[in-house]
Amino acid sequence: MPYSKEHKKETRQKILNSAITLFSTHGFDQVSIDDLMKHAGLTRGAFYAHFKNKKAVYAKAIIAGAKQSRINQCKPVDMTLEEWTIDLLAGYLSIDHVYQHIAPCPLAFMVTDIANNEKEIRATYTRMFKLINKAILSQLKDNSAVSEEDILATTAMMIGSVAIGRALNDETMTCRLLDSSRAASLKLLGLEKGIIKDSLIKSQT
Amino acid sequence: MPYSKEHKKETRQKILNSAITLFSTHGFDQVSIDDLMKHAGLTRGAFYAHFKNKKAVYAKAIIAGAKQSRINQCKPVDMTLEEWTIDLLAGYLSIDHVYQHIAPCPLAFMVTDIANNEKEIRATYTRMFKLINKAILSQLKDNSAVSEEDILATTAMMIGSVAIGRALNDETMTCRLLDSSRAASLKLLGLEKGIIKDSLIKSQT
DNA sequence: GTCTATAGAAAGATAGAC
DNA sequence: GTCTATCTTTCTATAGAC
Repeated sequence: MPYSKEHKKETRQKILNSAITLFSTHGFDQVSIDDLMKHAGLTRGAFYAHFKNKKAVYAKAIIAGAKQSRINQCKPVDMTLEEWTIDLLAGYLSIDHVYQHIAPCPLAFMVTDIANNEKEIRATYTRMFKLINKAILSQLKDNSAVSEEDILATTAMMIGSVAIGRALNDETMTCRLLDSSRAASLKLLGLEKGIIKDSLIKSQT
Repeated sequence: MPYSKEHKKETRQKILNSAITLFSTHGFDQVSIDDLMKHAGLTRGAFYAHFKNKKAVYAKAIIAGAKQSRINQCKPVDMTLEEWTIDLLAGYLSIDHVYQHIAPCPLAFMVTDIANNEKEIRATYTRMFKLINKAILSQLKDNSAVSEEDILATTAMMIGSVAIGRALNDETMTCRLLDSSRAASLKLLGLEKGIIKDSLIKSQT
């Protein structure tokens, strides 16, 4: 056995990372297993040593992608609730996110692709959507002015804005949408004062 | 010439209606031209007498679908602004819409599918998104408390909620999302009093 | 305008060598 | 575990009959 267990794990992760990137940008049908494996630096045949089929790797990509999404980040202890919320919104509702210069959130990038898919895939989406809402709720629950419903509406707006921003062909409009959504999120979450307008901040590439 | 001009127009419309339904529910790649034409009661070969190719009918479906979407309806003269807004939200943010018992809005149903598509398709989406925001703005502009940004954020939340609701595999959660989104929309548009909780109202089928 | 037949390309999944 | 080769199915688009 010339391949170690560690090597297999690493290869699997490489495939999974390629899956997040490619499925997010092109959708389930537009990514062939050949594309996926080439992106991971391997060939077609090796795929089936790691995943049962295409649907399986797609489902795993949703989970892995959502867990590493900006919308699922924990609050550092040295940050106030308000700072954390503003940071979350600035990161998620940014041009960098829409144009995929930071890790794409599958909840936004793949929402329709998943809606058109079968029950099991939608169950995975449901699990991750509940997870992120619960995570945000657990952070904000000390703020008695914010209800669970407000958070639900806010995450829908965040996810919707990123999804729409990607569909738009007009960067100015996308920026306006992100800015508006950021301001409205703060309003819904009862943090109106800290409005920031920085969807244009680019990461240094 | 055994076929009249009127007949061709009707056939084209039949294909277009099938396109809205099928592309909304299954996405671009999952609908073959054969599926589309069978749904319209015809066969493959006849397709090319009406549209240049698959992309062309997809683009036309976005336009036709957005124009007949609930989000693009005019206010009847005998309705107050508040009544109209509540009616719009109740219709758009309903289980009936998510489960496609009323005409599906392509801006929500196809958002990711379009984002993954080419420039020209995204330009069509952009045009329709601007159109509906402008239409809502023109209705609500008398209400000085509402800004263009508020409307942008609200439409993003509406579209996002329908898109997410479709991806969820849990009807209770979808209802909660729609209810939350409806309440938050009224809040953003400055109409908090009229909150209604009727995402469960089914059309009589 | 609509039909059937078909050319040509692409992709999912398996088989077997190393 | 990874590779190449291949089987099989599916789909877009065209050709030509009616």
